[in-house]
Amino acid sequence: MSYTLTTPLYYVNDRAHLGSAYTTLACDALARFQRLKGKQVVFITGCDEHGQKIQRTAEAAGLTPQAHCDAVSEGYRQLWQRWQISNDRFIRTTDPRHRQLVAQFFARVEASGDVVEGRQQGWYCVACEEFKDDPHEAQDPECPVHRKPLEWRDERNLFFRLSRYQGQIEQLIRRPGFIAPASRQKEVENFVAQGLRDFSISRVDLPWGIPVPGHSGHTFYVWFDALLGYLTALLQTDDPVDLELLAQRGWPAQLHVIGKDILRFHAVYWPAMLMSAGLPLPERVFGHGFLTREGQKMGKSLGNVLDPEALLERCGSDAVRWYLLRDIPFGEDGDFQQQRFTDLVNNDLANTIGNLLNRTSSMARKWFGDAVPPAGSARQPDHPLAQAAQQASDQALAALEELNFRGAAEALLQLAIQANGYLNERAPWALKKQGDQDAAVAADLYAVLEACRWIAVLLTPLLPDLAARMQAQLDQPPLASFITLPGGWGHLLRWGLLEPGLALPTPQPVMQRLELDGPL
RNA sequence: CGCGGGGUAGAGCAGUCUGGUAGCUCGUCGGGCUCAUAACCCGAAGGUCGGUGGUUCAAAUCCGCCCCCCGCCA
Repeated sequence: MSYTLTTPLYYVNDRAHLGSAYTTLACDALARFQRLKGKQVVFITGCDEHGQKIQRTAEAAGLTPQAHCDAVSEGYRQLWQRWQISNDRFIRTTDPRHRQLVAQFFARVEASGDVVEGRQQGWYCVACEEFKDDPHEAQDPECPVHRKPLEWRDERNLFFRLSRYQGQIEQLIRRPGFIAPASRQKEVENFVAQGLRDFSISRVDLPWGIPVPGHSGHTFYVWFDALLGYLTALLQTDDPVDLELLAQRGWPAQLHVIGKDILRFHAVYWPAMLMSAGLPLPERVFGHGFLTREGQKMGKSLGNVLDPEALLERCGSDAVRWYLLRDIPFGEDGDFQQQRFTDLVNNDLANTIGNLLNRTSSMARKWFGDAVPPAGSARQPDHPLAQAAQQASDQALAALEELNFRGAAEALLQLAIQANGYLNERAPWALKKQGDQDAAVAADLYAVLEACRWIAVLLTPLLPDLAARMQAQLDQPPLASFITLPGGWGHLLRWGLLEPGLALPTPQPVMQRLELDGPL
């Protein structure tokens, strides 16, 4: 059972921003979830490094394009390492093998009769790497997205005959689940309904790109080559570059996770290209929303960009992962609010979950010889917390299956809330003072500790670090989600697995409260 | 113009398909507890569910019109 999922290949025009981190974090959670289910995961990320924009950025910095790409993509690679992203591959489109794969792919598309030469005249935005239709009538047209002047181009380019795939694409995007969330489907349907036009797949006089075989002077349009990076990424180190091999290496992908801005490329252009090359199509394209900050768009001009590196440095990955996955409905736009960020991290993670483990472990150690107390009747599956745990687990798993991180987070949080409530209701500290109630105290503490174990397990795909710290406090081995868990994690989600008598280490807060002394 | 998404307590959201006393998390206020990370538990305040007209015994939920925000087309 294999599961291939991808982030976009990030464009190396600039360093990583919070948006890329958000996408990557979400994919990481999914990849971990799938591995915990026992799936063989290929989690792909990487960088897209060609195009005129890169060339110009490099020139402006006094670097060769290659040197620029090396530096920026290395930055991405390191950033993901620091975030402990569990990607299995990191593909760069400047990889020599990618060049070979693109050539092979192009040969197939050409053989299908889908490449034609055509003249393209129009206003071009280098930042978008796109021709713009009819940009008003103005003297000096601007790109509406980038607010930069457009350049007049008159080129003979190669075109991909997208128009031939009108019917097949219409059929594809109507398929339930192909475009997710469903709310984005109609947007694409409308676009396709206007009629698909052939699009150019080459540029002339642009040295920083992959040369088009048999068409000297042409290099591939950056999008054409970038999308193919998903395929190259699947090849293993010693594999020959051969499209035929991909079926054994995890193609088609189960899921492309992207920002909503590039949905069209992934849900329309990309499938058509694959059809032309005779390759199977990805199962799902998920376009998530954008993040704003305190209600405003993040942008350099506003100077309010949140740097993922600084964020990690100051707050730690658990905090940021939790906030992004727990509070922002995946798929919708979201707003990063610092107050809410610290509120949620401190309440959910430090107080509700962390303190629950801490207080329970303390009592167990104090009264039961630094060990997990005898379970007594608390090991029975009809214990109220056993039922709560089962329910939380069912909900969390179902939610993760639907990429509903928020639902999963809420489910496990509910379990922690119920366990806290149970403690207050049972008041073991009061029972203990009665002197003859030790068995009841032991059972109560056991049940809560076992609930904590469940919380740690369920937390693993979302916050692997915090989960591991919780496991350590319960004398449990950490649950590896970097690699496939043979047989899946189902056997861990059974009530009563925590062994009475296990030594409990000195309680240490598993989650520090965030005390930010200024704006991020 | 058109198309899509959205407008529900101070904030973020659920509920709308399958009408029936408006719910969750955070924040605020009051109480409880003292095992614990100034933590945990309980309770309260706070909403004319964007507006308006209609259908209905009954509408956040169904229908019509309008307003506002975001996005696509650009």
